Amino acid sequence: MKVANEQTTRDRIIETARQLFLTRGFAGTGIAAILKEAGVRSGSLYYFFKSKDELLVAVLDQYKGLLRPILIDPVEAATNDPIGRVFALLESYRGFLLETGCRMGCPIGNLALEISDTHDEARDRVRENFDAWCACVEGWLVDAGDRLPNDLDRAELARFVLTVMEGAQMQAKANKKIKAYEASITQLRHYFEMLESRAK
Amino acid sequence: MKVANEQTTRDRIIETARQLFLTRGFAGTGIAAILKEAGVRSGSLYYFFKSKDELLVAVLDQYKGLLRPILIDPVEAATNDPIGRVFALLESYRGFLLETGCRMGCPIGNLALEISDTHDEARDRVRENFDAWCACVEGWLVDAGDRLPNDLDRAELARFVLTVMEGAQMQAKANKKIKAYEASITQLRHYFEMLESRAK
DNA sequence: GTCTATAAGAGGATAGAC
DNA sequence: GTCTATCCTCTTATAGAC
Repeated sequence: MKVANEQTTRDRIIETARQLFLTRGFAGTGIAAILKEAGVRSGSLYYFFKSKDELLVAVLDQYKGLLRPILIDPVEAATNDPIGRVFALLESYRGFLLETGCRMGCPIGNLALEISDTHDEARDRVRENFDAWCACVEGWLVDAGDRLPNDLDRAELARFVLTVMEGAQMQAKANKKIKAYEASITQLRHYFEMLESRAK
Repeated sequence: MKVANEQTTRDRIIETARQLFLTRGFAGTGIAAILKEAGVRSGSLYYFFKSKDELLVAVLDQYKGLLRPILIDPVEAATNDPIGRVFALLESYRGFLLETGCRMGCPIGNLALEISDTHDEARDRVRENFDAWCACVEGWLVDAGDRLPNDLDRAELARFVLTVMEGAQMQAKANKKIKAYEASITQLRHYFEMLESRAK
Protein backbone atom coordinates (compact mmCIF):
# COMPACT_ATOMS: atom_id res chain seq x y z
CA MET A 1 0.00 0.00 0.00
CA LYS A 2 1.31 3.40 -0.96
CA VAL A 3 1.32 6.18 1.58
CA ALA A 4 2.99 9.29 0.15
CA ASN A 5 0.99 9.84 -3.03
CA GLU A 6 -2.58 8.64 -3.35
CA GLN A 7 -2.80 9.47 -7.08
CA THR A 8 -1.99 5.84 -7.61
CA THR A 9 -1.78 3.65 -10.66
CA ARG A 10 -5.32 2.55 -9.94
CA ASP A 11 -6.54 6.14 -10.01
CA ARG A 12 -4.69 6.80 -13.25
CA ILE A 13 -6.30 3.78 -14.88
CA ILE A 14 -9.78 4.89 -13.82
CA GLU A 15 -9.15 8.45 -14.96
CA THR A 16 -7.85 7.31 -18.34
CA ALA A 17 -10.70 4.85 -18.84
CA ARG A 18 -13.19 7.55 -17.96
CA GLN A 19 -11.81 9.87 -20.65
CA LEU A 20 -11.74 7.14 -23.28
CA PHE A 21 -15.21 5.78 -22.50
CA LEU A 22 -16.43 9.36 -22.90
CA THR A 23 -14.93 9.88 -26.34
CA ARG A 24 -15.22 6.39 -27.82
CA GLY A 25 -17.85 4.63 -25.75
CA PHE A 26 -17.42 1.51 -23.66
CA ALA A 27 -17.39 -1.10 -26.43
CA GLY A 28 -15.34 1.24 -28.60
CA THR A 29 -12.56 1.49 -26.04
CA GLY A 30 -10.13 -1.40 -26.02
CA ILE A 31 -8.09 -2.39 -23.00
CA ALA A 32 -5.00 -1.83 -25.11
CA ALA A 33 -5.89 1.83 -25.61
CA ILE A 34 -6.38 2.34 -21.88
CA LEU A 35 -3.03 0.71 -21.13
CA LYS A 36 -1.21 2.80 -23.71
CA GLU A 37 -2.78 6.09 -22.65
CA ALA A 38 -2.21 5.44 -18.96
CA GLY A 39 1.33 4.15 -19.50
CA VAL A 40 0.56 0.91 -17.71
CA ARG A 41 0.97 -2.79 -18.51
CA SER A 42 -1.91 -5.22 -18.54
CA GLY A 43 -0.61 -7.01 -15.47
CA SER A 44 -1.25 -3.86 -13.43
CA LEU A 45 -4.74 -3.25 -14.75
CA TYR A 46 -5.83 -6.80 -14.04
CA TYR A 47 -4.20 -6.62 -10.64
CA PHE A 48 -6.70 -3.89 -9.71
CA PHE A 49 -9.73 -4.94 -11.76
CA LYS A 50 -11.00 -8.41 -12.43
CA SER A 51 -12.46 -7.40 -15.77
CA LYS A 52 -13.29 -4.53 -18.08
CA ASP A 53 -16.82 -4.53 -16.64
CA GLU A 54 -15.45 -4.00 -13.15
CA LEU A 55 -13.41 -1.07 -14.44
CA LEU A 56 -16.60 0.42 -15.88
CA VAL A 57 -18.25 0.21 -12.49
CA ALA A 58 -15.26 1.98 -10.93
CA VAL A 59 -15.52 4.73 -13.54
CA LEU A 60 -19.20 5.25 -12.78
CA ASP A 61 -18.39 5.37 -9.08
CA GLN A 62 -15.85 8.07 -9.79
CA TYR A 63 -18.49 10.09 -11.62
CA LYS A 64 -20.63 10.00 -8.50
CA GLY A 65 -17.77 11.60 -6.61
CA LEU A 66 -17.23 14.23 -9.30
CA LEU A 67 -20.82 15.47 -9.44
CA ARG A 68 -20.55 18.00 -6.65
CA PRO A 69 -17.00 19.34 -7.12
CA ILE A 70 -17.22 19.59 -10.92
CA LEU A 71 -20.83 20.51 -11.55
CA ILE A 72 -22.84 21.45 -8.49
CA ASP A 73 -20.36 23.45 -6.40
CA PRO A 74 -19.38 25.86 -9.21
CA VAL A 75 -23.04 26.50 -9.99
CA GLU A 76 -23.89 27.14 -6.35
CA ALA A 77 -20.90 29.46 -6.05
CA ALA A 78 -21.96 31.41 -9.15
CA THR A 79 -25.49 32.24 -8.15
CA ASN A 80 -27.77 32.11 -5.13
CA ASP A 81 -30.97 32.17 -7.11
CA PRO A 82 -32.39 28.64 -6.92
CA ILE A 83 -34.05 28.63 -10.33
CA GLY A 84 -31.06 30.48 -11.74
CA ARG A 85 -28.97 27.57 -10.52
CA VAL A 86 -31.01 25.10 -12.57
CA PHE A 87 -30.31 27.03 -15.74
CA ALA A 88 -26.70 27.70 -14.80
CA LEU A 89 -26.27 23.92 -14.60
CA LEU A 90 -27.81 23.50 -18.04
CA GLU A 91 -25.55 26.30 -19.27
CA SER A 92 -22.48 24.42 -18.08
CA TYR A 93 -23.51 21.43 -20.20
CA ARG A 94 -23.93 23.77 -23.13
CA GLY A 95 -20.40 25.06 -22.60
CA PHE A 96 -19.11 21.51 -22.51
CA LEU A 97 -20.91 20.68 -25.77
CA LEU A 98 -19.46 23.75 -27.45
CA GLU A 99 -15.93 23.05 -26.20
CA THR A 100 -16.02 19.56 -27.64
CA GLY A 101 -17.69 20.32 -30.96
CA CYS A 102 -20.90 18.63 -29.74
CA ARG A 103 -19.08 15.33 -29.55
CA MET A 104 -19.75 14.73 -25.90
CA GLY A 105 -22.59 16.02 -23.78
CA CYS A 106 -23.52 13.99 -20.75
CA PRO A 107 -21.00 11.23 -20.00
CA ILE A 108 -23.54 9.28 -17.98
CA GLY A 109 -26.26 9.53 -20.60
CA ASN A 110 -23.90 8.27 -23.26
CA LEU A 111 -23.08 5.21 -21.21
CA ALA A 112 -26.68 4.72 -20.09
CA LEU A 113 -28.03 3.69 -23.45
CA GLU A 114 -24.97 1.63 -24.31
CA ILE A 115 -24.80 -0.59 -21.26
CA SER A 116 -28.22 -0.55 -19.57
CA ASP A 117 -29.47 -3.70 -21.26
CA THR A 118 -26.35 -5.79 -20.82
CA HIS A 119 -24.50 -4.69 -17.67
CA ASP A 120 -26.74 -4.81 -14.63
CA GLU A 121 -24.25 -3.58 -12.07
CA ALA A 122 -23.13 -0.66 -14.21
CA ARG A 123 -26.74 0.19 -14.96
CA ASP A 124 -27.39 0.52 -11.24
CA ARG A 125 -24.50 2.99 -11.01
CA VAL A 126 -25.93 4.98 -13.90
CA ARG A 127 -29.21 5.13 -12.03
CA GLU A 128 -27.41 6.29 -8.88
CA ASN A 129 -25.69 9.05 -10.86
CA PHE A 130 -29.03 10.19 -12.26
CA ASP A 131 -30.64 10.05 -8.83
CA ALA A 132 -27.90 12.14 -7.26
CA TRP A 133 -28.15 14.73 -10.06
CA CYS A 134 -31.93 14.94 -9.65
CA ALA A 135 -31.63 15.23 -5.89
CA CYS A 136 -29.47 18.34 -6.29
CA VAL A 137 -31.88 19.94 -8.73
CA GLU A 138 -34.83 18.98 -6.57
CA GLY A 139 -33.12 20.73 -3.65
CA TRP A 140 -32.97 23.94 -5.63
CA LEU A 141 -36.60 23.60 -6.67
CA VAL A 142 -37.56 23.16 -3.04
CA ASP A 143 -35.50 26.27 -2.21
CA ALA A 144 -37.54 28.15 -4.80
CA GLY A 145 -40.47 27.86 -2.40
CA ASP A 146 -43.44 30.04 -3.32
CA ARG A 147 -41.99 30.99 -6.68
CA LEU A 148 -43.33 27.68 -7.98
CA PRO A 149 -46.92 26.46 -7.58
CA ASN A 150 -47.45 24.69 -4.25
CA ASP A 151 -49.10 21.66 -5.82
CA LEU A 152 -46.19 21.12 -8.21
CA ASP A 153 -44.20 17.95 -7.55
CA ARG A 154 -40.58 19.13 -7.15
CA ALA A 155 -39.11 15.67 -7.63
CA GLU A 156 -41.05 15.18 -10.84
CA LEU A 157 -39.96 18.55 -12.17
CA ALA A 158 -36.33 17.73 -11.33
CA ARG A 159 -36.68 14.50 -13.35
CA PHE A 160 -38.08 16.58 -16.16
CA VAL A 161 -35.04 18.86 -16.12
CA LEU A 162 -32.78 15.82 -16.48
CA THR A 163 -35.00 14.49 -19.25
CA VAL A 164 -34.69 17.73 -21.18
CA MET A 165 -30.93 17.94 -20.70
CA GLU A 166 -30.37 14.36 -21.88
CA GLY A 167 -32.72 14.56 -24.83
CA ALA A 168 -31.25 17.89 -25.87
CA GLN A 169 -27.63 16.75 -25.70
CA MET A 170 -28.54 13.69 -27.76
CA GLN A 171 -29.80 15.88 -30.57
CA ALA A 172 -26.80 18.20 -30.36
CA LYS A 173 -24.64 15.11 -30.80
CA ALA A 174 -26.66 13.76 -33.70
CA ASN A 175 -26.77 17.13 -35.46
CA LYS A 176 -23.26 18.18 -34.53
CA LYS A 177 -24.91 21.52 -33.85
CA ILE A 178 -25.82 23.21 -30.61
CA LYS A 179 -29.09 24.63 -31.95
CA ALA A 180 -31.44 21.82 -30.89
CA TYR A 181 -29.92 21.92 -27.39
CA GLU A 182 -30.50 25.65 -27.12
CA ALA A 183 -34.01 25.41 -28.54
CA SER A 184 -34.94 22.81 -25.95
CA ILE A 185 -33.54 24.84 -23.07
CA THR A 186 -35.45 27.85 -24.35
CA GLN A 187 -38.68 25.87 -24.20
CA LEU A 188 -37.84 24.64 -20.70
CA ARG A 189 -37.19 28.20 -19.59
CA HIS A 190 -40.51 29.19 -21.05
CA TYR A 191 -42.18 26.45 -19.02
CA PHE A 192 -40.50 27.71 -15.85
CA GLU A 193 -41.59 31.26 -16.58
CA MET A 194 -45.18 30.14 -16.92
CA LEU A 195 -44.94 28.13 -13.70
CA GLU A 196 -43.57 31.17 -11.89
CA SER A 197 -46.28 33.46 -13.21
CA ARG A 198 -48.91 30.92 -12.23
CA ALA A 199 -47.52 30.74 -8.70
CA LYS A 200 -48.03 34.45 -8.12
CA MET B 1 -32.52 -9.96 -60.19
CA LYS B 2 -35.56 -11.52 -58.60
CA VAL B 3 -39.01 -10.70 -59.91
CA ALA B 4 -41.64 -12.79 -58.13
CA ASN B 5 -40.90 -12.02 -54.49
CA GLU B 6 -39.29 -8.76 -53.44
CA GLN B 7 -38.87 -9.81 -49.79
CA THR B 8 -35.35 -10.69 -50.80
CA THR B 9 -32.34 -11.92 -48.91
CA ARG B 10 -31.16 -8.34 -48.78
CA ASP B 11 -34.38 -7.28 -47.04
CA ARG B 12 -34.13 -10.14 -44.59
CA ILE B 13 -30.58 -9.15 -43.67
CA ILE B 14 -31.60 -5.53 -43.07
CA GLU B 15 -34.64 -6.58 -41.04
CA THR B 16 -32.58 -8.95 -38.90
CA ALA B 17 -29.81 -6.42 -38.37
CA ARG B 18 -32.38 -3.81 -37.39
CA GLN B 19 -33.80 -6.09 -34.69
CA LEU B 20 -30.39 -7.01 -33.34
CA PHE B 21 -29.00 -3.45 -33.35
CA LEU B 22 -32.10 -2.52 -31.36
CA THR B 23 -31.61 -5.12 -28.67
CA ARG B 24 -27.82 -5.31 -28.48
CA GLY B 25 -26.58 -2.09 -30.04
CA PHE B 26 -24.36 -1.72 -33.09
CA ALA B 27 -21.02 -2.67 -31.56
CA GLY B 28 -22.73 -5.36 -29.53
CA THR B 29 -24.10 -7.10 -32.59
CA GLY B 30 -21.66 -9.34 -34.40
CA ILE B 31 -21.91 -10.20 -38.07
CA ALA B 32 -22.07 -13.84 -37.03
CA ALA B 33 -25.26 -13.21 -35.04
CA ILE B 34 -26.91 -11.47 -37.99
CA LEU B 35 -25.99 -14.36 -40.29
CA LYS B 36 -27.30 -16.97 -37.89
CA GLU B 37 -30.55 -15.15 -37.16
CA ALA B 38 -31.24 -14.41 -40.83
CA GLY B 39 -30.25 -17.89 -41.95
CA VAL B 40 -27.72 -16.53 -44.41
CA ARG B 41 -24.04 -17.15 -45.14
CA SER B 42 -21.41 -14.45 -45.00
CA GLY B 43 -20.91 -14.57 -48.77
CA SER B 44 -24.44 -13.28 -49.25
CA LEU B 45 -24.19 -10.48 -46.73
CA TYR B 46 -20.98 -9.16 -48.23
CA TYR B 47 -22.45 -9.51 -51.69
CA PHE B 48 -25.04 -6.88 -50.75
CA PHE B 49 -23.05 -4.75 -48.31
CA LYS B 50 -19.44 -3.73 -48.51
CA SER B 51 -19.14 -3.54 -44.74
CA LYS B 52 -21.00 -3.59 -41.44
CA ASP B 53 -21.08 0.20 -41.54
CA GLU B 54 -22.88 0.12 -44.88
CA LEU B 55 -25.42 -2.27 -43.40
CA LEU B 56 -26.00 0.19 -40.56
CA VAL B 57 -26.76 2.93 -43.07
CA ALA B 58 -29.26 0.63 -44.81
CA VAL B 59 -30.94 -0.06 -41.48
CA LEU B 60 -31.29 3.64 -40.76
CA ASP B 61 -32.71 4.16 -44.22
CA GLN B 62 -35.28 1.50 -43.50
CA TYR B 63 -36.29 3.30 -40.33
CA LYS B 64 -37.03 6.39 -42.38
CA GLY B 65 -39.47 4.33 -44.43
CA LEU B 66 -41.09 2.86 -41.32
CA LEU B 67 -41.81 6.16 -39.58
CA ARG B 68 -45.16 6.83 -41.25
CA PRO B 69 -46.63 3.31 -41.53
CA ILE B 70 -45.58 2.19 -38.06
CA LEU B 71 -45.85 5.35 -35.97
CA ILE B 72 -47.52 8.29 -37.66
CA ASP B 73 -50.36 6.66 -39.62
CA PRO B 74 -51.80 4.71 -36.65
CA VAL B 75 -51.75 7.86 -34.53
CA GLU B 76 -53.47 9.91 -37.22
CA ALA B 77 -56.06 7.19 -37.66
CA ALA B 78 -56.73 7.05 -33.92
CA THR B 79 -57.48 10.71 -33.32
CA ASN B 80 -58.12 13.88 -35.25
CA ASP B 81 -57.17 16.19 -32.44
CA PRO B 82 -53.79 17.66 -33.38
CA ILE B 83 -52.45 18.02 -29.83
CA GLY B 84 -54.04 14.69 -28.95
CA ARG B 85 -51.93 13.21 -31.71
CA VAL B 86 -48.72 14.44 -30.11
CA PHE B 87 -49.57 12.65 -26.89
CA ALA B 88 -50.88 9.59 -28.68
CA LEU B 89 -47.46 9.31 -30.31
CA LEU B 90 -45.76 9.56 -26.93
CA GLU B 91 -48.20 6.98 -25.62
CA SER B 92 -47.18 4.54 -28.35
CA TYR B 93 -43.55 4.81 -27.20
CA ARG B 94 -44.74 4.16 -23.67
CA GLY B 95 -46.49 1.02 -24.85
CA PHE B 96 -43.34 -0.11 -26.60
CA LEU B 97 -41.28 0.45 -23.44
CA LEU B 98 -43.76 -1.55 -21.38
CA GLU B 99 -43.89 -4.41 -23.89
CA THR B 100 -40.12 -4.77 -23.81
CA GLY B 101 -39.57 -4.38 -20.08
CA CYS B 102 -38.04 -0.91 -20.68
CA ARG B 103 -35.21 -2.50 -22.61
CA MET B 104 -35.82 -0.58 -25.79
CA GLY B 105 -37.42 2.79 -26.25
CA CYS B 106 -36.41 4.77 -29.31
CA PRO B 107 -34.32 2.72 -31.75
CA ILE B 108 -32.90 5.84 -33.37
CA GLY B 109 -31.98 7.46 -30.07
CA ASN B 110 -30.17 4.35 -28.94
CA LEU B 111 -28.06 4.36 -32.08
CA ALA B 112 -27.60 8.13 -32.05
CA LEU B 113 -25.35 8.25 -29.01
CA GLU B 114 -23.46 5.13 -29.98
CA ILE B 115 -22.42 6.06 -33.50
CA SER B 116 -22.65 9.84 -33.84
CA ASP B 117 -19.01 10.47 -33.04
CA THR B 118 -17.52 7.75 -35.19
CA HIS B 119 -19.80 7.08 -38.18
CA ASP B 120 -20.44 10.23 -40.16
CA GLU B 121 -22.72 8.76 -42.79
CA ALA B 122 -24.86 6.92 -40.25
CA ARG B 123 -25.03 10.04 -38.11
CA ASP B 124 -26.51 11.93 -41.05
CA ARG B 125 -29.21 9.26 -41.35
CA VAL B 126 -29.96 9.57 -37.65
CA ARG B 127 -30.38 13.28 -38.14
CA GLU B 128 -32.71 12.68 -41.10
CA ASN B 129 -34.82 10.34 -38.97
CA PHE B 130 -35.06 12.95 -36.23
CA ASP B 131 -35.89 15.67 -38.75
CA ALA B 132 -38.68 13.60 -40.32
CA TRP B 133 -40.14 12.83 -36.88
CA CYS B 134 -40.07 16.50 -35.90
CA ALA B 135 -41.63 17.53 -39.20
CA CYS B 136 -44.65 15.32 -38.49
CA VAL B 137 -45.07 16.69 -34.98
CA GLU B 138 -44.58 20.22 -36.23
CA GLY B 139 -47.37 19.62 -38.75
CA TRP B 140 -49.74 18.72 -35.93
CA LEU B 141 -48.69 21.77 -33.94
CA VAL B 142 -49.39 23.95 -36.95
CA ASP B 143 -52.79 22.27 -37.28
CA ALA B 144 -53.48 23.23 -33.67
CA GLY B 145 -53.70 26.82 -34.91
CA ASP B 146 -55.11 29.24 -32.35
CA ARG B 147 -55.05 26.71 -29.56
CA LEU B 148 -51.37 27.55 -29.13
CA PRO B 149 -49.96 31.08 -28.72
CA ASN B 150 -49.35 32.76 -32.05
CA ASP B 151 -45.82 33.81 -31.21
CA LEU B 152 -44.82 30.27 -30.27
CA ASP B 153 -42.28 28.68 -32.61
CA ARG B 154 -43.92 25.40 -33.75
CA ALA B 155 -40.66 23.92 -35.03
CA GLU B 156 -38.93 24.62 -31.74
CA LEU B 157 -41.76 23.08 -29.76
CA ALA B 158 -41.66 19.98 -31.99
CA ARG B 159 -37.93 19.66 -31.23
CA PHE B 160 -38.79 19.95 -27.58
CA VAL B 161 -41.27 17.09 -27.83
CA LEU B 162 -38.54 14.89 -29.33
CA THR B 163 -36.13 16.03 -26.64
CA VAL B 164 -38.55 15.01 -23.90
CA MET B 165 -39.32 11.65 -25.51
CA GLU B 166 -35.63 10.78 -25.92
CA GLY B 167 -34.58 11.94 -22.48
CA ALA B 168 -37.52 10.15 -20.90
CA GLN B 169 -36.90 6.83 -22.64
CA MET B 170 -33.23 7.01 -21.61
CA GLN B 171 -34.22 7.18 -17.97
CA ALA B 172 -36.78 4.41 -18.33
CA LYS B 173 -33.97 2.27 -19.74
CA ALA B 174 -31.52 3.19 -17.00
CA ASN B 175 -34.07 2.62 -14.25
CA LYS B 176 -35.75 -0.36 -15.86
CA LYS B 177 -38.93 1.34 -14.73
CA ILE B 178 -41.49 3.31 -16.67
CA LYS B 179 -42.03 5.87 -13.94
CA ALA B 180 -39.50 8.50 -15.06
CA TYR B 181 -40.92 8.30 -18.59
CA GLU B 182 -44.44 8.88 -17.34
CA ALA B 183 -43.38 11.68 -15.01
CA SER B 184 -41.69 13.50 -17.88
CA ILE B 185 -44.70 13.15 -20.16
CA THR B 186 -46.91 14.44 -17.34
CA GLN B 187 -44.75 17.55 -17.10
CA LEU B 188 -44.85 18.02 -20.87
CA ARG B 189 -48.63 17.72 -20.81
CA HIS B 190 -48.71 20.32 -18.07
CA TYR B 191 -46.64 22.63 -20.26
CA PHE B 192 -49.05 22.15 -23.16
CA GLU B 193 -52.03 22.86 -20.91
CA MET B 194 -50.48 26.13 -19.81
CA LEU B 195 -49.69 27.05 -23.41
CA GLU B 196 -53.30 26.35 -24.40
CA SER B 197 -54.71 28.38 -21.54
CA ARG B 198 -52.37 31.25 -22.40
CA ALA B 199 -53.53 31.17 -26.02
CA LYS B 200 -57.15 31.79 -25.06
C1' DG C 1 2.78 -4.16 -7.71
C1' DT C 2 4.67 -4.42 -12.21
C1' DC C 3 6.80 -6.75 -16.12
C1' DT C 4 6.71 -9.80 -20.63
C1' DA C 5 4.68 -13.08 -23.24
C1' DT C 6 0.91 -15.27 -24.80
C1' DA C 7 -3.29 -17.81 -24.56
C1' DA C 8 -7.97 -18.20 -26.37
C1' DG C 9 -11.50 -16.48 -28.78
C1' DA C 10 -14.38 -13.23 -31.32
C1' DG C 11 -14.40 -9.75 -34.56
C1' DG C 12 -14.96 -8.23 -39.62
C1' DA C 13 -13.90 -9.41 -44.07
C1' DT C 14 -12.32 -12.17 -48.38
C1' DA C 15 -11.43 -15.95 -51.98
C1' DG C 16 -12.95 -18.93 -55.02
C1' DA C 17 -15.97 -22.92 -56.12
C1' DC C 18 -20.58 -23.66 -57.54
C1' DG D 1 -26.48 -15.00 -55.71
C1' DT D 2 -25.00 -18.37 -52.50
C1' DC D 3 -21.80 -21.74 -50.56
C1' DT D 4 -17.55 -23.24 -47.64
C1' DA D 5 -13.38 -22.31 -45.81
C1' DT D 6 -10.33 -19.35 -43.94
C1' DC D 7 -7.41 -15.21 -43.17
C1' DC D 8 -6.02 -11.72 -40.16
C1' DT D 9 -6.60 -8.57 -36.75
C1' DC D 10 -8.04 -7.12 -32.45
C1' DT D 11 -10.06 -8.34 -28.15
C1' DT D 12 -10.11 -9.65 -23.21
C1' DA D 13 -7.74 -12.02 -20.02
C1' DT D 14 -4.03 -15.06 -17.75
C1' DA D 15 0.60 -17.10 -16.31
C1' DG D 16 4.57 -16.66 -14.19
C1' DA D 17 9.05 -14.15 -13.64
C1' DC D 18 10.77 -10.22 -11.18
